[in-house]
Formats: sequence, structure tokens, C-alpha cells
Amino acid sequence: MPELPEVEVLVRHLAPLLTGRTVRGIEVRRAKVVAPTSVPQFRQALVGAQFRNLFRRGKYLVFELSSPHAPGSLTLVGHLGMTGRLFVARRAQPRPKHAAVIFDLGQTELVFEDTRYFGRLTFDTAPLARLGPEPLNAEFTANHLQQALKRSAQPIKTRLLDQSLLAGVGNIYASEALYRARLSPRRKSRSLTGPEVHALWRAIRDVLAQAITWGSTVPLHFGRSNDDTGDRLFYFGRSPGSSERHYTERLRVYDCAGRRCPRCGTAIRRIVQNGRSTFYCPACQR
DNA sequence: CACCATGTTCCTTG
DNA sequence: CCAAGGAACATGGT
Repeated sequence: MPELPEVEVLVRHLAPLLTGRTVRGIEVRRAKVVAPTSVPQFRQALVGAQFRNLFRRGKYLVFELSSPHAPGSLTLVGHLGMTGRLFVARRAQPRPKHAAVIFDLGQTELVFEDTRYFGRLTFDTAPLARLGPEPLNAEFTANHLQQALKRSAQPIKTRLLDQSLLAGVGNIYASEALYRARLSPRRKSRSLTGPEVHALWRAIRDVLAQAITWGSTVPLHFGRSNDDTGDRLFYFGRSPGSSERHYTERLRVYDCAGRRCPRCGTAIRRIVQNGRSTFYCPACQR
């Protein structure tokens, strides 16, 4: 689920549900998720702490908590990996099979669930320091992008996935941004002209901002409904049935191999670059 | 059984 | 030293 727009939407959803809440208890079912901190250390540090602030950096969630005993604040860093989810539910709800960490918040609980367990919830802030600029902030300029690309012989698609170049673009939005900029994913980064870099810069920003506006383009059932049916999952930006169509309309090329290009009708192609799928239109992306 | 999957890190190779 | 590429991580869907 999680590239920059999905994490942004999730953070906006969670912030008001968490801010001001005190952690009454913690259950860690997968120690790996909180490593290298041990489970007892993790619990000791957080039980009694209060959520003060939550924000996003790249694909990471950053939780700031105040600790009752120690002065200063605690920073907890979350990453959803490929299949991670975070949601707040009433405490009596049945938990998903792969619930890894559960925070008891009193009436509710915060659940970190991750089928593949690639996600993390740790005190290690080092990964944040390695991130490039936020693509939607003013610090990310066309000039920054040009400088970052001008020496690389790597294909542009591969380069966009480097989080130290810019933070938050993943496999889906890399393909989508290149489609909108009409650039072939196979182009060597350093071969892009000034106007092409500028078009790509604009496409990256547009694609991410639009995805945030839509709520999310990818299924993200990170929460549960508030009504009394209890078990029904709450979907953000996509529910089973009619709005599934919205989802496919948002993504123009990703996972669309064989379908016609919305611009020119040519069949969208799937290729593999560095072991990852890339989707593009061979006719209008040069 | 085969291949595919929204990500990051570690290790090897050049 | 650096850039680039591949495997590993773990589980499930098709």
C-alpha cells in the first residue's frame, strides 16, 4: 500500500486519533518488527508515554511521544514495508492474523499489522537522515533533480527509486510519473535534457499531489468502520464494488500491461529493471 | 509447482 | 572509495 501518498493519507487519518492518547500497554507479537530494541525495552520505553505529534517523511511515519518519567521526547519511526498497515480499532475487535504490535490506548488500540513482516516500528532514526528532499516541498527543485541525474548512467526509472535522491517515490509512482512526463523508463538518467528534467519534476509532483487528493490510489484498508456491524472493514479511497473503477482510473500504466494507452491506444508494456516491474507506453514515452 | 507482489538493507562485483 | 546489481527478508495470490 505504501508510497508517499498512501503514507500521507494514513498519517492524516491517524494523527487526530492518536494525539493526546496515552499508551497503557503494548503487546509485541513479532520481535523482529521492533528490533534492534528488545521487546521488554520497547515496552518499558513506551508504556505510559503520550502521543504528541505524528508526521510523514518519505515513506516513513514519525511518531513523537512525551515520556512521563524521562524528560524530552521519544521518537518512534514506522515503515510499512510492502504490506504493512496501521489502524485504530475498538479494543474488543478481532485482530488480523499478522498483527505484529498492538498499543493499548484504553477504549481503542493501535494495531500494526504486516503480512510479510518487512515493516518496522523502531527507535532507529538513522534511515531518516539518509533521505533526499520531500518532493512536494520547495526544497525539491527541478535544479536539484537535474544535479542528481546528470552523472548517472542508470535508467531513469531505477534512479527515481533511490530514496536519497528524493524521498517517497516507489515502484508505482515511478512508472506513473514517467508516463505523465512522456519519458521512456529506459533512458539513461544523464541523457535527459533540461526541458525533459523539468517535465519529469513537474510530473512527479503532480502525480503525488493528485494521489493524495484522491485519498489513495491503492487499497489501504487500514481501519475499521465506526458503525455497529463491527467486522466490516473500512476502506479508504476504495471500497469493494463501484469505487474499484476509480482506482484503476487513477493509475494509467502501473499493472496495466496489455491494456491500451489512454493517450495513444498502443498496448502498455511491462519490462523488468533491476528486478522490478516497470510499465510504460512504448509509443508515447520516448 | 511456477511466478509475481506497493521496500530496504546487506553483500558482492566491477 | 564508489556505483550498480542481486539476494534476502516472509507470506500470500494467481
